[in-house]
Amino acid sequence: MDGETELLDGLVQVSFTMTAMLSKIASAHDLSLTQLRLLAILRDREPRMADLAEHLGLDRSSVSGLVDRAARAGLVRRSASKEDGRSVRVALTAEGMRLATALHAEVTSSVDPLTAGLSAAEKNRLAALLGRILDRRG
Amino acid sequence: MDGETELLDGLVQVSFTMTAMLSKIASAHDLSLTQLRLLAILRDREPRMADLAEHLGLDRSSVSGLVDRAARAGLVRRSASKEDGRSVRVALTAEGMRLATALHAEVTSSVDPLTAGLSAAEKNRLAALLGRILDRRG
DNA sequence: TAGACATAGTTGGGATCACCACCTAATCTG
DNA sequence: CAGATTAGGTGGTGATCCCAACTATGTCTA
Repeated sequence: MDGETELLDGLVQVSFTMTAMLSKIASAHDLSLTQLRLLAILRDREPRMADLAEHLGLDRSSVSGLVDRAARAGLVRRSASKEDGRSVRVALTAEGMRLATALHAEVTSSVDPLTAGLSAAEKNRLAALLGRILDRRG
Repeated sequence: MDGETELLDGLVQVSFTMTAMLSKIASAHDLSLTQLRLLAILRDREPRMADLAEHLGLDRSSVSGLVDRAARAGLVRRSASKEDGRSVRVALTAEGMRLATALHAEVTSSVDPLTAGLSAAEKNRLAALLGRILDRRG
């Protein structure tokens, strides 16, 4: 297998592995992967619906339903924007924040074993290379 | 941000980036990401339903429906196993193989730009580090 | 070897998810 | 102020995925 193919496969396989891990953690808390992503985003932001759609790569109508379900579960709260009467800000409730923090901890401890075989220097190198890739997204 | 956090975030972000790319390619061909994965797996295998479920991390009943829809679209074919009367083998049709090949080419040319900023040596290093991570899956 | 158990896959029911097309309300623009 | 734009929500459809239950085949054991 040539180097290019190996890299492509590595990226794809790691992505599926990560996705599977995150999905598993999410479903252990009766959440979908998308709900988990939503909570993670809201940990340090109070975006508008359109921002969420942009960030998640979803249609706005998809985000409506997503936030509906999260709100029904008591995890997030909609609040009207002061500046724009059409706009809505989404924020975590106290319970949502607790859950988001717990999920983050679980993600960390699930992913750690994957990278445990790498030295500190290798971890830094890998993080740097991944960063270079992410810079290319556009 | 510490090195560990940076690595975790890099892995997560790269995963979502890859997933978004693959989903986009899939939907351009009226496929879901899962259908794309199915075709990719079948490029060099004729697994049983249970093998597919294992590989995709899905319930067997989910794979039943997945293969149903792919078969209805003329992309895959079920065939009875010789050895085990309960078992079913899944294989690509000629059309499925054409599509799988085309999809693979599209994935390659979509991902290439991401890694274009890396030297050949860096690509090898990245592929090796990702490989080390994948070895840890268990 | 007959009966019990296990395995492969399917079916049906329910929730989520994601899209599209369309709708309302608020805001901006000419 | 009239018309276009923007933010978000609705309703409908199909895919996805799970679980529980089921059929049919295969295996094992008493």
